[in-house]
Amino acid sequence: MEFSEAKEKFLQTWGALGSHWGINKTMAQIHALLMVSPDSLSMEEVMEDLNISRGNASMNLRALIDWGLIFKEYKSGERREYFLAEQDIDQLARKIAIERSKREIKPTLRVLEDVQSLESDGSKESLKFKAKTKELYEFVSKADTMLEKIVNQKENWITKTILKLMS
Amino acid sequence: MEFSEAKEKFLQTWGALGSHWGINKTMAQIHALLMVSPDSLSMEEVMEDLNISRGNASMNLRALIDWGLIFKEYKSGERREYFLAEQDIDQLARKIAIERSKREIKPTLRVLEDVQSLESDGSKESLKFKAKTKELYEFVSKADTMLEKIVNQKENWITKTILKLMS
DNA sequence: CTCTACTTTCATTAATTATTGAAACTTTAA
DNA sequence: TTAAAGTTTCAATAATTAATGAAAGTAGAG
Repeated sequence: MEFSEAKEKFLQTWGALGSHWGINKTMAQIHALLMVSPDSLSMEEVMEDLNISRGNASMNLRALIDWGLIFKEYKSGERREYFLAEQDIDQLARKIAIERSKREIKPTLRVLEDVQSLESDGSKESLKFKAKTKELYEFVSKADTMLEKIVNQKENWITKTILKLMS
Repeated sequence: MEFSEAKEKFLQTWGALGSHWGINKTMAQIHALLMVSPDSLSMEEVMEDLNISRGNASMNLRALIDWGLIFKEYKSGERREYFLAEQDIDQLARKIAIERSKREIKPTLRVLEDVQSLESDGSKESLKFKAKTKELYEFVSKADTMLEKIVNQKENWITKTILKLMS
């Protein structure tokens, strides 16, 4: 396999994976591109490599910075901004987990707490509803706690978690 | 808050959450509806409750059955099929985890393994590419193992995992 | 200042994904 | 058999989401 072919395949695959993990396709592809680049890249270079428009590049680079997945680099004597990816994959996964908890899990918990507090009218339907949403609240809440515990372990958290689970 | 209002809010929220977890909105809503229903529902009832078409209901009910998240029930003397949700939430999360590993993680691993095996031409670019994709392969592979270990614990796996992580 | 090299915004357009609904299919009862 | 009750399929359409590109905005150099 040619290098360019392998790279293309990797960018596609990582893009597809990203879109299942709360990051949109282009965002994931830009991130993938920066991860495998030995040097930081300018917006221009990102646009060319991925064949995307200036606006698209600008917006997704910004989103990646918001997520903390890439950084800006200023080269002295140069006006233009360069971008570079977080290199530590543990850190990458941690940031995604934290961001998703914030964006999805926490808001869901708020709603579950809210609806589950409903005063039942005594009907079979409302009793079941209360019981189930309470159960869901407790589950999601625990899952979120577990996630926090996992990502808060410093260094090699995946390995550490596996070891602890073996015991 | 009225029961119907609470229910509506719950269906919306669970639908939105589902769409972030590999299950589409309608699929998640049907599932949510069945979870809080004290009795099993026919396709007709699902269609009415969620205001969706017959085709949509049929396809998403099938998808839910494929994922193992709901079951068919046949009532004696009745032609019509009734549907009912998996009630154990641990089991629900486990099934989603397994399905997503199969659909997303495993295929990604195959590609990563593949591209990372590229014969480097010695360039800075290809060396970095090989190194990073190898690193990603190892990470994703470990994460998948961790997921398996977590969901393979019987009963209360979330609670068990939290306890183990505290030690 | 103001020119230039760059970046951001956002209305328009394109691509993707989900939904509909009518026709085809299946199953059971008479 | 065949009629009736129900289910599935899938081409057409709608809704949603992402991408473009031109115009507006910014900031450093002279």
